[in-house]
Amino acid sequence: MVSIKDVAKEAGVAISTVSKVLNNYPNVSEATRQKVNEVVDRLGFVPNAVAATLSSKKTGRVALLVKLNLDTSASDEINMEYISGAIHKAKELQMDVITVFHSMIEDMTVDEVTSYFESQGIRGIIIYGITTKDKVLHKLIDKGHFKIVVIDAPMVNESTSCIGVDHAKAQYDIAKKTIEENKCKKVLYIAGEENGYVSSERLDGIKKLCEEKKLKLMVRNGQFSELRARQLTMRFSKNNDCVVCASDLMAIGAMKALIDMDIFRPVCGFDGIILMGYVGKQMNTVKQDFVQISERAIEELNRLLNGEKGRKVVMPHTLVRMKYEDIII
Amino acid sequence: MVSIKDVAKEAGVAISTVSKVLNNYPNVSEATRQKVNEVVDRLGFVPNAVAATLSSKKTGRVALLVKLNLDTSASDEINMEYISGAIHKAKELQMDVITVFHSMIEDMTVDEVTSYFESQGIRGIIIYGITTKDKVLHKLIDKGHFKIVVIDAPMVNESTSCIGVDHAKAQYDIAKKTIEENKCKKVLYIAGEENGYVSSERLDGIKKLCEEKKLKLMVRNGQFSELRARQLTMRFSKNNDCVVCASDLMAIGAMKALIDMDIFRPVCGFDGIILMGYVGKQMNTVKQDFVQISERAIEELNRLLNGEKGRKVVMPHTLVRMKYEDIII
DNA sequence: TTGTATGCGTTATCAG
DNA sequence: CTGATAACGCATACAA
Repeated sequence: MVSIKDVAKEAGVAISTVSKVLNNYPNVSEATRQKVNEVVDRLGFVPNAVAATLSSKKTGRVALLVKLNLDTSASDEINMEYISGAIHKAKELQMDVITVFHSMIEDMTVDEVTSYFESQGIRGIIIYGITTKDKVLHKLIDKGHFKIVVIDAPMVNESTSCIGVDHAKAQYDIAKKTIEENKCKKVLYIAGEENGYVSSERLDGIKKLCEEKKLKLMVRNGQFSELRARQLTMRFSKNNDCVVCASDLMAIGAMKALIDMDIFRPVCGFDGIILMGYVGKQMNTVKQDFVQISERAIEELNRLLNGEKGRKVVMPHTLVRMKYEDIII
Repeated sequence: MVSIKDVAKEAGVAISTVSKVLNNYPNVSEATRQKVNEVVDRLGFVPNAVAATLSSKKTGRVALLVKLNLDTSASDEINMEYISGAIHKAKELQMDVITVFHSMIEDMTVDEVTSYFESQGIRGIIIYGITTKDKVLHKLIDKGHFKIVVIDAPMVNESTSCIGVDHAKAQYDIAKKTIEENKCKKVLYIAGEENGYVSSERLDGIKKLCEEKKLKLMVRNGQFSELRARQLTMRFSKNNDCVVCASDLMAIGAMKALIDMDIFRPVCGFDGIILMGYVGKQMNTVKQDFVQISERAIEELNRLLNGEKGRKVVMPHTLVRMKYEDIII
């Protein structure tokens, strides 16, 4: 294995000089810079990231904290896009990434989580899917020990940024489109779980719309569960003329229920997952670009790691209509 | 951050003694062992994995090499189970894991891939989804520089193990079940891609069955594509009385086509993914426990890392029938 | 059985 | 602008 020492010897300079070239330090003459780079290329030298993180306090690893739900493939699709986006962007920025699941730290204290991450050389974390009930994570954020980017939750401080689409506006937009297309008057809204940040934001969106357009609004809690949405639809859809759901999975449950009941109601979802194409009926939904969101999260984390302050980043969303023909390839 | 030095000082012993206790070395008196462990617990010390991999050549990281397909959520479900199984088992065994996608190394040479992995402190790799066309990976395996576990491909040598279900037998079993249930005589078999190892094994399975039972067999190549399976079904299902597919995704494509054509043919798939429940018709399929396979792969890699030799590991499969009621929760 | 000393491959701090 | 040299936290051969 070729090390920085080999490069230094071959180029006839000191190890520290090679290091400076590699890390783009200013005080290096153009001549030596070129010489070193030439040797690096010729020898195919790749700096050892492990040694770098041990030595430096700047170079550090980043953890993706993902919430897994093995019961439905809907979350797999989203998580896979998150992970893929993050890992690819991290490679581009030469950041070292590991994936961690909530379940791995769920019964740890803040201190335990902290030392676990420290032991892994981690300096930054991206948290996907935090709820108000995740006390330990909130403490972790407050502590400010790690640089953190939170997806879809409004947490910002010195060392914490948050990122996500405007859920209230997105919910407003997609519901408005669906309702106007079908001239609806009475809306059944199937909300997410009470502890989710996005749930309440999306709820605000539909409430605003119904107030503005003087629509009758019935809100029921679907817990992001397909089955629950199915049951709620069975029970309440007859007295309403459309079903707005806070997630695609619930929209699928609702639509399947309507098909079984043999009645028609327009249904709209939220997320834009491929699964939506398998239901047999077209539905409107909000498309979030999870890959792009995750890439952006890595960039934001990189900013924090470089000493900049936390802030809020809003990502764009689009409205789409999904059918089988679109997703089959 | 509490280091091994702090523990040593607090326990009144040398750093090396602490290290020996941590790594379960034999030559430590029970008294000091207890004393050290007490301090470790009290201080909440967790050894720094980064320093350990840098220092030792035994402790090393493991890479999960995953093939991504962002066009379909079917592979997301499988990959997510692979990743989840591996990461959880790795944490249990105190192994350090990173996830790498094929796309990140696809235009590298063997040497480049090698030094990339080396630079990441990687000593073992699990390869998910290799095909005969992945020349670089084959060279990597032949080189024997890394300990490797290959999923679903028959590669074994000194430092390489392979693991997976018995694809030929599984294909035989599920097809037999489906064919006997429906008293079929003429089978349309939609195979996977020509470069896949599992494709040819599964093909062997169906061939064996058809020979044994004197069935007429028509084989077409579906490239593991839902659309391709749909087209093939449209074209060839009329002259056959059942459709056996080498993957669930193709089974879904086939079944959707049959529904659109308004004719009935029993269809069976392979993998046991949740998506199968969304088609509206029940189908037989082979269920692979991807989580368990991946856990086993990590254990196997651990064996190799401890100096044992490569071997072949066969995992069990089950036959299931999937419908919407089973997968909705 | 325990402690000392050296090295792993970098980065960073100083002299020069 | 360049080069020694000391960390970083741990493992391990060797000495005691």
